[in-house]
Amino acid sequence: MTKAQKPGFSRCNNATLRRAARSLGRFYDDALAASGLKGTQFGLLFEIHASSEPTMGTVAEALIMDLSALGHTLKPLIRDGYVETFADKDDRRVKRVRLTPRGEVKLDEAIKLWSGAQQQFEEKVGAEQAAKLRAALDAVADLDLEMPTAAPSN
Amino acid sequence: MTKAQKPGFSRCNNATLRRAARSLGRFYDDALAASGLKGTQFGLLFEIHASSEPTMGTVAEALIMDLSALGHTLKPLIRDGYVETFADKDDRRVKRVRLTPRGEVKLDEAIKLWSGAQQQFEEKVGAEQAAKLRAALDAVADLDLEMPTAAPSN
DNA sequence: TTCAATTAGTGGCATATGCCACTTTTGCTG
DNA sequence: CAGCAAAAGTGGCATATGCCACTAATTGAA
Repeated sequence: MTKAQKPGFSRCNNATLRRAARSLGRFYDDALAASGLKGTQFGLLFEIHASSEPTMGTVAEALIMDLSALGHTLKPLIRDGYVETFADKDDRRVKRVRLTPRGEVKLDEAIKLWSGAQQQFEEKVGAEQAAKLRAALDAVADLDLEMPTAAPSN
Repeated sequence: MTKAQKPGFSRCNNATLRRAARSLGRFYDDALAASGLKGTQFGLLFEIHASSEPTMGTVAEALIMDLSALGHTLKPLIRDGYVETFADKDDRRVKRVRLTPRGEVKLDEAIKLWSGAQQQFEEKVGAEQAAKLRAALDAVADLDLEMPTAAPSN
């Protein structure tokens, strides 16, 4: 069989993960649509809310997201007045982030919608199963994967 | 606790999934870097290769991807000469896709790189564990989730 | 046959993410 | 203290994805 069949490809962990992410992403996005927020934005607001005026770097690290990507993603949220940034008192290189009052309100609104999706999901999958899946995903996310760089000897 | 703590948010299945996807995505992207392909492009080439001149719709469905998104993602691959499209003989609305010879070569090249990443991953996670995770992800992707639309009564 | 409804894609617009080059601050060292 | 390396972000560029409005082809029904 020159042409590897589907099951062959479905062995790609990355592709499988992305596929599931697209699928689930749409579901959560739909659920949040009424709030005007995307799933990612909701997650970002939540993360910022949960932390105490975290620095950009801290947030990026928590979400395993590129720092510049975080910056880009934050822009529409700042533009819409949900988030604001301010310089750190001690280190002028550092920029901290926090929700505006408006952002807090929006987050509360979104959490209600999110709960619906979350509940739906857990109902279908089972709370325990879902917890296990999240644990597995966190484990994967935190794996210290690294391609054996050509010259690790240097 | 007004401010829900981390563990609270980490309960979001969607956020957890995306986070893992970003993390693993970078790993596979790094591994494929030498080929000039991103993980997504690799997956797309593979899917097309594995099918028999599939239609855009078929591919989009297989990857649970928006049809227009597929169109966009395909562009750079067409531009670089790895993929080509052609009209279906019987239904002129339908557009089919196939790899060009160059695309086949590039795919072979990429598969070698991909194997390295895949192996690394399975070594760390365990082949069985990985298979289980993929199965779980496929199950999630294929869930028939749907928010109880406001007016399902209509 | 004719026309409304459906199907398959396209293009535009907006967000999501990454990498790289560059700038500003710090921190460390001679 | 001069100066260089490291740290934290920013901006530009490119791909990844979605939704919506619109066009071209088909299909099905009157």
